[in-house]
Amino acid sequence: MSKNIFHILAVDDDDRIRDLVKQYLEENNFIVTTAQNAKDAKEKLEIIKFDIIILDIMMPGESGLMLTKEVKKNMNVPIILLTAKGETRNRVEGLEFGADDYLAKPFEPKELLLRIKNILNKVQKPILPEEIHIGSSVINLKKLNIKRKNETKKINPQEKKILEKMLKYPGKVFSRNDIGKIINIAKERTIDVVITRLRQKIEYDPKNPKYLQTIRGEGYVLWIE
Amino acid sequence: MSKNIFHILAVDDDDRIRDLVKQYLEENNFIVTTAQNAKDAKEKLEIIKFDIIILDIMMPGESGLMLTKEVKKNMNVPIILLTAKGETRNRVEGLEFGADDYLAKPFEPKELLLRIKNILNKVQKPILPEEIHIGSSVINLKKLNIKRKNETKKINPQEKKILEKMLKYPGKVFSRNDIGKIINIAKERTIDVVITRLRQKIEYDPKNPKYLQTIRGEGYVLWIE
DNA sequence: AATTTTTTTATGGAACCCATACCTTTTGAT
DNA sequence: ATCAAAAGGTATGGGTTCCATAAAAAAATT
Repeated sequence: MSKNIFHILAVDDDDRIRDLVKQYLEENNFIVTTAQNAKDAKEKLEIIKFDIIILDIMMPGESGLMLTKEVKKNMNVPIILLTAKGETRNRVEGLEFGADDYLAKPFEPKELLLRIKNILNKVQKPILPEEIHIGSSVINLKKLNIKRKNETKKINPQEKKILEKMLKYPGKVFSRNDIGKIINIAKERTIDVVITRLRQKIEYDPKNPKYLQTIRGEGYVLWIE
Repeated sequence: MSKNIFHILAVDDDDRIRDLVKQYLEENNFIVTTAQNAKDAKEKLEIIKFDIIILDIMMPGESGLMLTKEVKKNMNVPIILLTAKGETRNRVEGLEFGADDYLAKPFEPKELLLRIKNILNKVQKPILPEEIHIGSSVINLKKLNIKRKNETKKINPQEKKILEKMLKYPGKVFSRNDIGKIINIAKERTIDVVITRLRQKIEYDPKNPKYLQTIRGEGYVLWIE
């Protein structure tokens, strides 16, 4: 795994909690940035790429909820909500908006750390939806198939691995080297072949690929759109 | 609801957790009996009828797993497993043996309570309906038969066990190893054969299975829908 | 003992993986 | 604009692993 320093944004209007979180997490080798309110948080979100946001939902105004909503819509950074003490899972607003976990106040820092780690583990494998639509194809990585019209084609293990990776980063160019690492192949021509076959399964017109495209001299990209 | 006092058996070798669970659940009007190990638990199970067992899977020896297996075979009391912290649903061994839920350590007592209530609600209505429709087949696990058109085929004991488990987790991939544990078989080829015969009974076109599918290199899945 | 169920084994075949050869397209130098 | 070189596409084939299943033996039930 390439990255192992994580940057966390802690948003809370209560100084004590902000400081507590900051200190504890820094002791545990995270980089922590704090924000006092939603506005402050948004500004920082525009500048820095965070790995996790810890957000007190009970800040003045409905700003906590709104922020959750916005973040999930625009950038999809994992969010842990800090909630009032009575709240149970079913009650926590904000989970609807896509928050990843919650923690009722008062909490033990250790508990927070645990949830952070939990999420970071999941983040490795961002959760892909069961069905991914690409053009007129529907990719189902669990059922290992791709449907187009009435045809259903199977996805083999190699293809699965590649799709998983590329679907996680649509628009990112994968060099042959990158792909080689994913499926453990060295020869360039071989990788071409694998891509070709994938195209047969995804594209409407494999000769003029619309989604799984070649970037000459660089590699391949997958566009979902 | 006829019964409204429930008796819970908490099995854990860790005193602190045992006491925590006992105290918390008693505060919430359950009767709680504790056991330190599988042997202890089994003795108590012979004397008392419990409504739920809470079982630490990580006790010395594989005793936790074995206990799950035995309980499910002989008396089918709902079981909640306490698992190591990393475990995700797909990873938790023991669910194959029929455990009803699991909770990763460390857990909040409140969360445990929630799951207990959850299970007690379900217990009323048997988890699997009497008749399960799969494609044009109707599986009746009580009458031990499968009907298609005018044909009625018998389900044998092995097949029943497999169906019960797989029907509980449709879409979950069961490795041959998993299935082996369910019906107590080691040889892979043997399991193939069992699956093949199950297909004959479930599928419209057993050679092109639609519901009981092979995942090459991984195992088998059952899709209901 | 008869029947059903379970297990083993052997065999064929499917799916997969990798590489290569040959072809087409793109690029850039002239 | 032409042409050679570079880059990419793909049909094909062989090796390999993995799986399905028939057939029959063994075990368990009735």
